[in-house]
Amino acid sequence: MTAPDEQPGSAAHVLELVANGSATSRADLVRELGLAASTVSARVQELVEAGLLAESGEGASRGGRRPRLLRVAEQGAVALAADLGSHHIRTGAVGLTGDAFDIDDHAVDLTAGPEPALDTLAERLGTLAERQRAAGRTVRGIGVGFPGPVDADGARIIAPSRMPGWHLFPLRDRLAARLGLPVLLDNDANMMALGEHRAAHPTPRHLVVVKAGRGIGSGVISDGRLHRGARGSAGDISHVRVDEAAELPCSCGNIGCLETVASGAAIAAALREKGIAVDSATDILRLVENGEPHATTLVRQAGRDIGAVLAVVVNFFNPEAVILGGALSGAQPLVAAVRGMLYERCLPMATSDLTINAAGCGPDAGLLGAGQAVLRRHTMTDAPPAPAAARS
Amino acid sequence: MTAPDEQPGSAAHVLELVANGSATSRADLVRELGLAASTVSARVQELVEAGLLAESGEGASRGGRRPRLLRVAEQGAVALAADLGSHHIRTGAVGLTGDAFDIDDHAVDLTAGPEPALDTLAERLGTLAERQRAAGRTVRGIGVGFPGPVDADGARIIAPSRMPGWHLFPLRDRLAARLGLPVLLDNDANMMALGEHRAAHPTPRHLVVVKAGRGIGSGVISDGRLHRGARGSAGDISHVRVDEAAELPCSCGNIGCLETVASGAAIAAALREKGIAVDSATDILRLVENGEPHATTLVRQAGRDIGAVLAVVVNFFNPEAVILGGALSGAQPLVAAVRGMLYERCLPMATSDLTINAAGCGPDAGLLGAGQAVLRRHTMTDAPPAPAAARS
DNA sequence: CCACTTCCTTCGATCACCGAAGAAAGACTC
DNA sequence: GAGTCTTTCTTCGGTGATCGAAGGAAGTGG
Repeated sequence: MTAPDEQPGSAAHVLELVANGSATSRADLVRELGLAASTVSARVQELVEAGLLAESGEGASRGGRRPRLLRVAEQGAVALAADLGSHHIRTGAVGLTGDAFDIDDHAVDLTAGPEPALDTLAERLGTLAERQRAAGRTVRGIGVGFPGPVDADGARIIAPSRMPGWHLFPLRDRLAARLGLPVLLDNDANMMALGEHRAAHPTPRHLVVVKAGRGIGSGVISDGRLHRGARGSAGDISHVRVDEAAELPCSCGNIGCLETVASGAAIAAALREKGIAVDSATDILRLVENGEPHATTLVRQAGRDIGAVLAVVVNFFNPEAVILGGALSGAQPLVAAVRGMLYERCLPMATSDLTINAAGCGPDAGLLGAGQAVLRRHTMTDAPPAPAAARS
Repeated sequence: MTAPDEQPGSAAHVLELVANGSATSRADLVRELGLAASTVSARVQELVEAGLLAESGEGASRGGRRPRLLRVAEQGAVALAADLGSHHIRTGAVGLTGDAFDIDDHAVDLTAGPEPALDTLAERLGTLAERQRAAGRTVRGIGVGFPGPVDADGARIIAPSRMPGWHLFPLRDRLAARLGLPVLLDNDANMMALGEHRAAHPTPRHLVVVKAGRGIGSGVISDGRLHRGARGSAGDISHVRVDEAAELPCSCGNIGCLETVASGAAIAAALREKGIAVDSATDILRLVENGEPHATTLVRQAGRDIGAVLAVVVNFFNPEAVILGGALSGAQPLVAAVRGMLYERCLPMATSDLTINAAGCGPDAGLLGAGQAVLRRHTMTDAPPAPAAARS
């Protein structure tokens, strides 16, 4: 069913199957993993002894002895997660069950440079870590989604648009040093893709997740794993030239980029020109829901533009599913326009079994993905690794 | 160095390292694989006993005992390969060293339907198999590249344009039954991608190989492995809408597709309208080399159009390299136009370390890829598997 | 109450790999 | 040219993961 990065049958894999409900007993695991019963028993025992898995009573008989139910231990491991936006930070804890809790939003202006943002981030995550430890849980690490390009190693920020001072900032290692925990850093759309991928049923092997908010980004899952590309910049669709954008200059230095017409920032600017007060992508969403005609028109056109670009991507990449996330994905006209464009422009072979849906995880997708990524990597190292350890 | 599909250290991996010259002795293999010397010795012994590897004298000392050189056995395994075009078939044998020999071209009109083509194909491959067996080599299987979509299982042809009668034709199993050998079937661009990927140095993790000939296709390598997509149709870039094509109707039923302006077929048609007699993509190439202005202009514009589509692909997929293959890639203006378009339109981050080159394997890339794909899958099964076995 | 199913554990056996020890063969040094 | 160091490769026991067979525990259904 699920096919995580790990080898089949690894401890992390077992945990994942139990966490997402694919398996509730040892016998389930045997069926799911195809391993020998004795092997599964041994693995489960390890996990129980490590405090990550627990037995909880017995289940219904299927004609024989009742299975001894397994569940992930609540007092087990958690990861901290942070989803950064250009003007706010969302933090939370993610457990082995794959749900996020203790979620908070903080207003932080990333455009004011990295140091103040790092201060706030470290402080918030620090108190969050305290709370989790007080509740008896082990903090395994921190996952961070950043609203801009991250280098191939997941160590530094690369030339983010409209965020001066961040270029080459070593966010991963700076944060790891501050909190003494391993940090996993990636682009926000990539984190969102991980979150949506895990939540999607059936689990798609190849998936494209679009984040349409103030900016436009996407995360790519290829063969069940995140595709980051040669330089870590895969998934960029916002600087593709579209007819609609004509000669409009873009922050990237080029002209006619998708971002200049279809991003939340662009739509907001266009609405302000018409004398309508908007600030964030959520403001736009509200206007659309209230039937404001200008906003609806702009959002629908944005959907068409995004759809035109996605049509190329879908033909080329042939994913099982396209998931639309980010604040603007709440706008029905946008989703409808993307769907229409894809069905019109793509090859029938590419769309015949393609599902195109709005995101299922809502605003927490980024947190969930970031947290789950950390847990997948740092769960089975028994002690939380050496303080300054910040592996990619 | 090289990272094939297999687990590191598998017998196939050892063979690959010796075949491509990465390792010439057991000690080399130890360094390359990171395995214990004893393990490598055992593996090599197996392979020698299986007749796939041979010792050939001693090499130069590096300050101690001389290494005993290894090479792949000439009398070892081969795969047969066939590269189908709309009007011809190219066949050859591919050895473990990764080179093709006993190559032949046959005129066959695929547009006349599958049955006659299958007859010719089976007959040619049959005599090729005979010759190889007579030379003392074991034929492991057959790889076939088809100039149109192949289903996700690699079993059937799907709705190829301009080739009536082929839809859903079970080419893999029909050919396997005729020859009693396992058959590996895939799109021609995918096979070409496999061939170019293996030949490329350094081996790119993520790669896009474009085949620009009569039609336009591409093959995608993601994380060292062929990306076929959900339905096996990944890599399609020929039915992307481009401005240049305006409202031109395409064989796919849509309008404005890249194929209608940038394919060899489209260029040939445009030249014929100007009264210039051309038939194949090679004819076009000859015209360009002779400085025929119309042909050169059309080819350059085709390069720009292909480049415009590839720009989206490169931003999205962020490969290490883009390789241009197919007959038209021999035209310098086309390669130059693609390069120009990519550097102009892509993000700097995506192109800063991107290599964009014409294919290195020439017209044999498809054969090599098809053969190598078979050898990777069917090398270590000691006896050539059961006659009708046609695994995907 | 007895046969049969399901669930899970115990207990050798197997297989891949490792590392230590050493043998073979040469290079280097004084 | 004799001893020492390097490099290459093999032999041989040891370790760890997994498997399969056997069986015990706990049910269901006639």
